[in-house]
Amino acid sequence: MTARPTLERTLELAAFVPFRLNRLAAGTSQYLAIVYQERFGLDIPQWRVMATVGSKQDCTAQYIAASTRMHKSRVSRAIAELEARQLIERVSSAEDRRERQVRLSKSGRRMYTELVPLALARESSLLECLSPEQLAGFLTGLETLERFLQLED
Amino acid sequence: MTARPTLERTLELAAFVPFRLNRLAAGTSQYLAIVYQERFGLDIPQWRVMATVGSKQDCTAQYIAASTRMHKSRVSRAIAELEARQLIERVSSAEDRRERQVRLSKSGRRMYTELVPLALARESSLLECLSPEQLAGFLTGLETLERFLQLED
DNA sequence: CACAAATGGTTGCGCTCGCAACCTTATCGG
DNA sequence: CCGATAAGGTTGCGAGCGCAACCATTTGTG
Repeated sequence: MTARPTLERTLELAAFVPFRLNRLAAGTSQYLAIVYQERFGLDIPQWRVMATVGSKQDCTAQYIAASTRMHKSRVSRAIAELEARQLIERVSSAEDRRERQVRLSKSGRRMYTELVPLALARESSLLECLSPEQLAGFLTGLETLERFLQLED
Repeated sequence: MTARPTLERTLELAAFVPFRLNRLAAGTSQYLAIVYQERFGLDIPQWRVMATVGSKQDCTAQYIAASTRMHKSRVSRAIAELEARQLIERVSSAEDRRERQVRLSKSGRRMYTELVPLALARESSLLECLSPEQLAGFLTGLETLERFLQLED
């Protein structure tokens, strides 16, 4: 690495990767918010639940918490709100009456089919600022970091 | 892009870059927390203020807010706590008596000189999971995204 | 010079979240 | 079969944060 000798005495936050990653994540969230927030009135936890339930019907809150890496209380509240808006339904599981299967309702699925293409288009529109080689390089690094930090499911 | 046709009907959160970036940022913060939290009892806003003031003495809360991208109220409270712990000092500016210059105190500077090498080492230890080419590619993409989202100072 | 608008910074308020305690149901061990 | 422990999910509570209102001071304008 060229820019950083072994013993540096000052730290420039603007060049500090962990800070930059947090800033980028916040910026990206904001960039995306327009599709799920303004248009559909979802906040981030709700959007994540919708996305998860949409691609895996009849899953449990447990599963959603694990795959979104949200705390189970956060998931619980998001589910409750979505259920109140009748976007999802819950049915008690027969074989284990502690858990409840979550699925999209009719109107929930309608929202989902409208939401997904917009979200994906927004992601594409973000990533299009990168050249194909840049994108490939960025994603490779991202994957390696995820593996290193054990962030995958 | 190979993996994603134009009209996708489902969205896999685990493959959705904005989600992955948020997850990575959270993981990175956690990875770093050990140096500033456990060891020095700083939370993230306090750590950012320390880092900023350490590299630019006699700056204002305004400046810290802008360069850390934190809300001014968050900065204000972080500064108040650091001042209570006597890690920083504030002096009213002569030419504009609304603002106050922030600087590290003696013990603040002592903490800073101890903290910075640890933080940088932790960053390095994270980035070492990437090969030099991966790192270069990742940083290039990161820069482009930052520019696109106008996240730079 | 006076008054309006802007700026640096602080603070009350409401919201969100994580933690931990809790309830209910299931599983394990004797 | 019963009691202890665990697991799925909910909720009260406290901490942290953003918003907006506010105070003090400065700058702009007639």
